[in-house]
Amino acid sequence: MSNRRDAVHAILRQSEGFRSAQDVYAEMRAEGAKIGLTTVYRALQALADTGHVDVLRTDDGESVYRACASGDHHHHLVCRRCGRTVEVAGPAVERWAETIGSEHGFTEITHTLEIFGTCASCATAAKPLRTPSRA
Amino acid sequence: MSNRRDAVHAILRQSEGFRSAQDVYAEMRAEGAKIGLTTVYRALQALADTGHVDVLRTDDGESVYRACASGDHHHHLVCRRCGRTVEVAGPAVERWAETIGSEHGFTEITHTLEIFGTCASCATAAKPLRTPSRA
DNA sequence: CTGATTTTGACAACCGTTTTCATTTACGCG
DNA sequence: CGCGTAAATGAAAACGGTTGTCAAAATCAG
Repeated sequence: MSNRRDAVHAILRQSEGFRSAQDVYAEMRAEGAKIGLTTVYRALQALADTGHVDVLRTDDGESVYRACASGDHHHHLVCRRCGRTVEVAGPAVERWAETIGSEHGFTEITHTLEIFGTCASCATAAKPLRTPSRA
Repeated sequence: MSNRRDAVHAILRQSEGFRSAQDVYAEMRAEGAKIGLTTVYRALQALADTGHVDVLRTDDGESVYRACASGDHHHHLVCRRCGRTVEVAGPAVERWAETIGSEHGFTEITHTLEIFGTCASCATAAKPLRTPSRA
């Protein structure tokens, strides 16, 4: 029944970072899985709804998904080059957001926070900015 | 030349919160302005590029724009009901993000952070959750 | 086995955004 | 002032990710 959903979940578990729906779909097809794009979308939504995966939007409006270790509230430190992701927690930030909101009379406060950077591997591996092709 | 861009900027300045491109376009047309949707998009992009307006993505992937008072790095406390927005700064959070990134070997660290809530006016004004229509 | 129910996926519809391209407008110069 | 070139404009088409449609397939109950 939810065989496909599990399959989708599995792909996400194998991945180091966030993956797009189309991305997951492509990989599954490449592996020979018989699945439709529609079903991948549905599976991802279902997984997101049940909190089994985290979702976030890229700058160009694409939804990307990730199977996270922790079900608790946390944020992400994402390598903008390879997509590798580290889960981070910041209790102080949570409190800060809550406080700021209250101070301005806001209630039911939530927040979104993501940190982007270039991870160590990518920083050493690819430094095409120095010596571009200067013989 | 950049007459249209100024007009778009003006609309944004009049607004309390973030507005979508289509939204701005609709208002300008309603006011009788002769402008095309394409130009509104171009104007918004230009304004965003030059840092005159802030951009963020809504949950459903729409880009929304706002003319912000400060050109410095800051975040937003947004009312999820009426869209009213307060600019907030959190030096501690900036440092925290930077630190977290470094600790994990990441460089060129940036971050995104938005706080959402229900503002005081909206909280008192609309409480349709109680007595929905229970005669 | 048979009929009802759910899941699936090919395909079309959607929607915000971007591109294309012909037209218009603005500007510099003779 | 007139003309040519360059920039700006906008209608319409293209695009890309996502969602809806609906009939076929798989699953389940009796």
